[in-house]
Amino acid sequence: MAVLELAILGLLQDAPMHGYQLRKELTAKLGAIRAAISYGSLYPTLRRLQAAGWIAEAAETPATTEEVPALTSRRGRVVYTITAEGKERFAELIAQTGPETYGDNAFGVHFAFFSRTDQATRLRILEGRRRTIEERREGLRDMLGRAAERLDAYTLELQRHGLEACEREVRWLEELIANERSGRAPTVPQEGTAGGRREDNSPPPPGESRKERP
Amino acid sequence: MAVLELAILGLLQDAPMHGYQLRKELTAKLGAIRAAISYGSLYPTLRRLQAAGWIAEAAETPATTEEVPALTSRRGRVVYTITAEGKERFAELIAQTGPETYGDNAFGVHFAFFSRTDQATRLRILEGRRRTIEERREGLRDMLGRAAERLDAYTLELQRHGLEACEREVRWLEELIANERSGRAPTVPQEGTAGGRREDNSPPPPGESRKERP
DNA sequence: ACCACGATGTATCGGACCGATACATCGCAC
DNA sequence: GTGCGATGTATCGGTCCGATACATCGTGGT
Repeated sequence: MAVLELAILGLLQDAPMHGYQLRKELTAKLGAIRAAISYGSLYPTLRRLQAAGWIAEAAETPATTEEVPALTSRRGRVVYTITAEGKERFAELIAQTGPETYGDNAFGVHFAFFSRTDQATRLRILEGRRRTIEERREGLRDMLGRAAERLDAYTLELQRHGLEACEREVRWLEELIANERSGRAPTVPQEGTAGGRREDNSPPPPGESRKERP
Repeated sequence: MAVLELAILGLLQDAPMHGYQLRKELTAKLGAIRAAISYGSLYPTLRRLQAAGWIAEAAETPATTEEVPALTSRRGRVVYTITAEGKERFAELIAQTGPETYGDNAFGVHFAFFSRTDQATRLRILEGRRRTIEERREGLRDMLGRAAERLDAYTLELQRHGLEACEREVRWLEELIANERSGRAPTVPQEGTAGGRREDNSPPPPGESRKERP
């Protein structure tokens, strides 16, 4: 739950940001699970987080000594910073391992921030997710077996494709779990298509503080 | 948009149903794209469709001549039937081919009801969907190329997995488009895993009226 | 000199859908 | 006889999306 909340808190730990930039980072981080984050989600969430005290507003344009008569009030960019309570909140959310972290979206965000957790948590989430997908897979298998004659060819094809996606994801999760148990990084040695270059197998440095001043 | 609306209208064209059963059929039909339809979505939607005049309520327990004094009112199952306007509405929705039909959910439902459309519409939707996924794929490729050093290993792995899923779906769509153009059914001759048995390659009978009285 | 256009930037509104929850009935197994 | 799982209807709060609106800035074309 609360995909955005977790993601925003996570990103603001690296650097303060304003909404527009946050959206771009969000889209970069979650591009695999969510096409693009809508402002209709982002801004209300920001306000919610601010009201809860997890983040704080820090208006830009560093205190103009010049008195501008506020023609249309010259809307400055609003930069958000994470608070100490926000960091606690993030730690609390990222450490969750219940069924609420196994859904498609929730799993995606948690996975994207796996470098901020410990190995035990990662393992629990990966195994829970696998369980969830295995159940979905069984459901589809049953459907394709028992109720096949009641469904038309297109529906059947859709199920078949969904089933294949499940099988693939289970295999993926299995590899990740094996890697995790052996203490290695998430990288699979060779995969065929999709992104060849990468040989640094070092476990992800837990902190890495990069920033990007515009 | 309005995944449930389309799906409900489509299912009620086959047979009248009450909520509970509708949910099961919905889950069977859309199992590949949605785990299970929530009642918190279903019942409000039913009421909305009823208010719009697309469906009509037809209370069960055929007119008890016996006068029961309404102990807790004996809630009977509420059976819904599609109206003539509802059929028109369904025809209108299923014939849409705009960008609003290319999103994950919308595409799923439209595909599940492909046997209710003509080939031209099917082709347009499949090609639009392909376009959409290709764009998503390019976005992920860029991410893995340009911004790779800014992201940690887990995020990268997530993108890689997402990219692979995109590539796979594009290939799937390509096969479907080719099949569609040659006038065949959606079935791909052989696939390896996931549901072997099927050799009837007949194009889907456009009407097939099955029903299932409880 | 002008202006169209795209990127940057903040914001709201209505609607779709979900998860949790509540409650009532029925049949069957223990 | 009693608990338990399937059947069945329903609401509430909350998350998130898509469309829309509006303002600024720099760039390149005419």
